[in-house]
Formats: sequence, structure tokens, C-alpha cells
Amino acid sequence: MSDDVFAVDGRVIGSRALATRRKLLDATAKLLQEQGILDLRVVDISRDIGSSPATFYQYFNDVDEAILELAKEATEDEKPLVALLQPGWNEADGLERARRFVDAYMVYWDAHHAVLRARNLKAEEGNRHFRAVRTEANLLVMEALQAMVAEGVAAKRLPNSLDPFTTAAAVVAMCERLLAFQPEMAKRGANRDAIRNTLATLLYGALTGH
Amino acid sequence: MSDDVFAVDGRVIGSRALATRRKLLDATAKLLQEQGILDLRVVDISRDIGSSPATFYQYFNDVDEAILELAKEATEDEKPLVALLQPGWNEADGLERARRFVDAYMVYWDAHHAVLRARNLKAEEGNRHFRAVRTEANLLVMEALQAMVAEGVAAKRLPNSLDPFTTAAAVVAMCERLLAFQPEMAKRGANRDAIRNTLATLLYGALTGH
DNA sequence: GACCTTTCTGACTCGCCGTCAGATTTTCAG
DNA sequence: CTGAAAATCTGACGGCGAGTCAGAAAGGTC
Repeated sequence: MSDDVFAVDGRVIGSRALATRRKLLDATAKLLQEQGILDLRVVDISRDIGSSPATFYQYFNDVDEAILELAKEATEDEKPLVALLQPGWNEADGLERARRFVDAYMVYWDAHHAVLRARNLKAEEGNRHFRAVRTEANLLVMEALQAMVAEGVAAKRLPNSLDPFTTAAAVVAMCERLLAFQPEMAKRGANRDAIRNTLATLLYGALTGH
Repeated sequence: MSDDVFAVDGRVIGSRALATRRKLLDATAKLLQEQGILDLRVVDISRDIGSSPATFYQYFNDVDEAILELAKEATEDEKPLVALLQPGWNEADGLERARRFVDAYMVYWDAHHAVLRARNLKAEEGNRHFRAVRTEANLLVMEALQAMVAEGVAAKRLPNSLDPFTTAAAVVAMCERLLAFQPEMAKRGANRDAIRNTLATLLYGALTGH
């Protein structure tokens, strides 16, 4: 097991190259956010770090590969969310726990939304690498959610017409998508607090039956 | 008020041109589905109808304009869904009504998912034309959902921590996103029926409090 | 400071974009 | 039916970004 990073020609890269690669990734993330994936050009990324397009192709075969790398980095920030999804939301402080999860999810989303949007697009368009990364990112969270639903169904707090896996997917779907709507909703009077409270209430309801 | 369709130079177009424009739109929809928005090229669209790129630019300033037109067409198919969202889900057959709405939504989604995905991407990346089309498409459905939530809150079936507008957005979000997940979920054992039932149950719960 | 390795880039080919002048097809008055 | 006008279509072109590669530049070693 090694932490070595490789150039596209297969050689292990040194510290100067590693710094260049890092700058390229940061510039990619920045431009992805500013211009969107449809207008993301290798020329712009290279120019942004004061380098030439050829340099980009030393480290990535194409823009997708750089975005995939960013998506993998985002994955690391999703995993800790699972700590906020332990069983017991049906106790008195359940709604408060739901709120804490929603808060953490919002922070995660804010930090990575441009990359996550690109990841989801590629995954939904059938790209298997991006599908794998998304599945990996959601895995722990989904498992924790499934366990909570299964427990609720077993305790008859939730109807058995709820499939735990699908419900878990629905919860993730709701979080992701509602935050994606956020900028537009803000214009129509729904502020961040309304979103936070409503999302927490809905999650609490879906997961505990209360 | 006129149903006339215009070429980019502003002239009203005749029936031959209208047919060509229609073929271009159909080809755009087809390729959007097959290749995704990132690999959609004007050259391919023109080739697909056995014509030259210059023809495409007679009717659309760019690919976005064609996709926008397709999104407007999809909008017309969303509006009828509102008929399935009349108050009264808290009565005995409420869950069955939820299921009927989910069924109709799935049909709508299947027919337009590639276009809707593109529309949502552009809207989320800040394009105001696509935002306007999306808002317009969701307007009636959102209003109906808001009314149902407001009614539930007034009758104390739903907690007043639920903001009607945000809840309506969450419901739309859940439907859209869960269906987008569908292909991946199928691989992990969740079939269409599980999605249908789970979604109906969650909607029923979120909208009636049962 | 000569030599070797790592990293970077100028310059090139290729293909798509978007335009426009002119070719082709359709329309229709006489 | 015919010829001219209107509508529609397209070949060909300049421009720009993608991706490649040979060789230049930078850095390290003894």
C-alpha cells in the first residue's frame, strides 16, 4: 500500500510535481464552481495556475479524471456524517439529533456542491467510475439510515410498506436535492432556517414514524 | 397571440422549415438521452437528420436553446399531475391516491428524464432561462402540495415546524431525485415496485401526517 | 560544472463551432 | 406551365479548444 501519486505516464511524481497537481485540482474545483461543468475548459484551468495545457495532461488524461479525483476527496468528508446517524432518534431528543445531522449535511454540501453536482450528473449519465465513487460516498450513510428504518419497522413505529434501502435512498435524495434547490427557494421566501427545520422534521418523521 | 415559430433571423417559418425544426428537436432529445449533455454536439444532431450544422443554426442560436425548447415541451406534461394532488389524502383511500400520483410522476419522469436532468443542471448552475422554465413547470404542482401541507398543519395533523413551501419542494425533490437514482438502485435489489410503494408511503406521511 | 532526472511547454494536428454567401427547392402569379 | 421571387438549405471558411510530443528548462548529485 502506497500513497504515491502517479503522472499519466506511470512515473511516481516528486514534490514539485505534486504541488503542481494540487494547484490544478484546486483550480478545477474553483472553475467548476464559477463556470459550471459545461463551460469548464482545460485551457482555463491551466491559465489559472499560470501554466500550459500540456502540463494538465501530464497529470490527468482529461477533465473528468480531475473531477473524479475531487469527488473522491469529497467522499472523505461525507463518511464522518455517519456518526450522527446512530439509533435512538425515537427518544426525546430525536428531533434535535435530526437537526444536528441536517446541519452537518449542509456544511458538507456547501463545501462541495459544485463537485457533487458534477459527480451526480456523470453518475446518472452512466459513467461507471463516478457511479462507483458516489456509491462509495453514500455507503456508510445509507447503511446507517437503513438500520434506523429497519429498526423502526421492526418496532412497528413505521409501516412495513417502507423498504429500508429505498427509504434510505429517499432521505439522501431529499437532502441533496433540497439543498440544490436552495438558491432558488431563497428568492421565494424560504430561508436557510426554514429549510433546516423542515428537512429535520421530515427526516425525523421518515426515520422514526413520529 | 400567435403560434408562429421563428427562425433565428426573425422570419416566420413555413411547414417545411417547421418539420426540419421538429426533426432537430427530436434528434437533440434522442442524443441527449444516448450520450448525455456533455457529449452533445451540434454536428451529431445535424448528421442525425441528414443535414448540415448550418441548418441547425437557422433555428437555434445554440444547443442550449434547443434543450430549453424541449424543457418547455416537458413542462406541458407536468401540469396535468396537479389533478392528482387534490386535498383529501387524509381520508381512507389516501395512500392509494399517493400511489396514483407516484405512478403518474414515474411515467412523466421516464418520458423526459434526459431533458429534465439537463434542465436542472442548467438551472442549478444559474442559467435564468432554465430556472424560469423549471419554476414554471413546478408551479402548479408546488402550489397544490403547499395547500395540502398547509391544510395538514392547520388541522394539527402535521407539526407547525413544517414550512409548507419547503415541504412542497422537499416532496418534489424526493420524487425527482429518487427516480434519478433508480438505475443504480435496481442493481442493489430495489425494484420499481419497492420505489413506488416507498415513495407513496413517504409522500403520504409527509403530506397527511399519518 | 558536467551529467542525469524530473518537470514543463511551444508548436502542431485535429475536430467542432458558428457564419455567410450562394445554391437549391418551393411557391405562386400570370 | 413557366419564370421570378421567396423560403430553405449547405459548402466552405476562420477561429478556438483538445490532446500530443519533442525538446527546453529546472533541479539534483557528485
